[in-house]
Amino acid sequence: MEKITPTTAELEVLNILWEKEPLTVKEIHELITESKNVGYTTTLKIMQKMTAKGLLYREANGKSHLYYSTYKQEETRSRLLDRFIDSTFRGSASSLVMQLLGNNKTSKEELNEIKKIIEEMENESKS
Amino acid sequence: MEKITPTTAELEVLNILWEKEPLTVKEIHELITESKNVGYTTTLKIMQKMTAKGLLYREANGKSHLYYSTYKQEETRSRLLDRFIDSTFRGSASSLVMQLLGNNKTSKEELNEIKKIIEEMENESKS
DNA sequence: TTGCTATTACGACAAAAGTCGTATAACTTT
DNA sequence: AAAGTTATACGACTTTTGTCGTAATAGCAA
Repeated sequence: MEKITPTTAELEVLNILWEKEPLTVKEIHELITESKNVGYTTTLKIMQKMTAKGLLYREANGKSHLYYSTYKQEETRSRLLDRFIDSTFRGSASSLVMQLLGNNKTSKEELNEIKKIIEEMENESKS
Repeated sequence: MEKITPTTAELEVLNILWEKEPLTVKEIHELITESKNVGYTTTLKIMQKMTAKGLLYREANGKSHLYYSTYKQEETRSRLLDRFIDSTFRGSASSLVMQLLGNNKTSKEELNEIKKIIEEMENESKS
């Protein structure tokens, strides 16, 4: 069975792909270098490793390749979230939420957004 | 400035200490091996590195040492949560909550607990 | 005080993650 | 078809994390 536990650098690639796939290495590299300095071959290598692991797949496109993520955003995030809750909050999701809501780094906008989500869920479950 | 970004193995030690500190290496090692097989010197080494980094401090206690965590649970968890939201949810805390609430791996009990927390926060902010 | 045992100190190794230089190969363009 | 450009392939090196064996040490016991 697969692991689907991408590293930080791999996650950067995935987050970009989930939004705009398919993309070439060059395109991804350009997006990554908007926020971070790193060589082209570094991005390439990471993507090659990801492909070898099964995290990505690709198809030929002229002289280059178009890349796709193998696993859906939700699936991957769910798995990572689980692991994070286990390691950092000893398995307690409510501890995480408490931390999040009490954390003054979370913006008012985010807090309102979160409340809205909860309310919507409430309504759904009542209907 | 310090980093305070413990690794997974370091977090295991911290989670134990936050609950029961101060503890000796031996005591921590015993707790760790309840869920995982690892040599005594491994635990010791990790704690020595953590002390060198400033994550822990210790005081002599007979022939051994008593260890304490330098940073409070909340401070550390808050920092890790921020990093996690950045890398995995591109900075969107509400995305994380949405994932969490939609994630069928989160138990009913946890969900109710979370709702309660939110309601309490609502009430507080209104008063 | 001599020795035994528990604990620490130190160093080495392996695997994983990230970085990049250089070489090869594949299209273009002339 | 040759030259040039662009992408990929490959391998090497570094750092971080985790693992442990063995050596040294410190306190207790005899």
